[in-house]
Amino acid sequence: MILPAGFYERPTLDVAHDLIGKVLVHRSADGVTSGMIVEAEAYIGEDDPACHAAAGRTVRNAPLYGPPGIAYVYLNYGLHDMVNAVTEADGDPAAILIRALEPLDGLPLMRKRRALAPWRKGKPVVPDHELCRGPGNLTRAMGITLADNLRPLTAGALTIQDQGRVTPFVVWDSRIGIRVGTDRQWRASVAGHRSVSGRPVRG
DNA sequence: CGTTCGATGCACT
DNA sequence: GTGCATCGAACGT
Repeated sequence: MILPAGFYERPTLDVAHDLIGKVLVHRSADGVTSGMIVEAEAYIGEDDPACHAAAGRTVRNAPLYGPPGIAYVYLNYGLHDMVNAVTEADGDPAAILIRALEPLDGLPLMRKRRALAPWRKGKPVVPDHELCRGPGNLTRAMGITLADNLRPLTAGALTIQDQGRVTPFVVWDSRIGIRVGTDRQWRASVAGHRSVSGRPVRG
């Protein structure tokens, strides 16, 4: 079942929690790829210094202010497309960055796309559990680009689905890779999952 | 184990 | 001109 717009029109932290275990599906001319979301980060409102809406509305961050259930895709560091799910009510800037997936369908296509990534210098082989590990890697593997910006996640080529999986146990910690707003524990992930980015929490 | 750095493009000031 | 919600290799300790 494809998650309806109402799923996203809720408090962003609730949505982030509930996205863990759901499945991101992309249908392209090259084939279908999908993966279970195992890591996601919330960016909430103009008061969140790490949210793109922190400095107010601009051309780039306009999708954040759009209706819940659409995709916000932007280019970072000149080579990485980042995909977010827009949340909260229309006009309320908030979104969830999808940071990692456990690959499910279309692994050969993912391998092919990853091998073409400009930041993979010589190394042709990517282990399966690393295909969608990290926000830049997963968009590359899934074939998600700026062309998907503003697309609805509730129908069409790019959707998020409930495929009946039991929601994994979710842990919260600090968001990764940002210079401000690291005090907020708004990164949800499946503890110990091999496809989660960053350094594993050592025990 | 840790830190540094190049690749690469565009919105923003 | 500056600074990224990154990736992965190349170093240093």
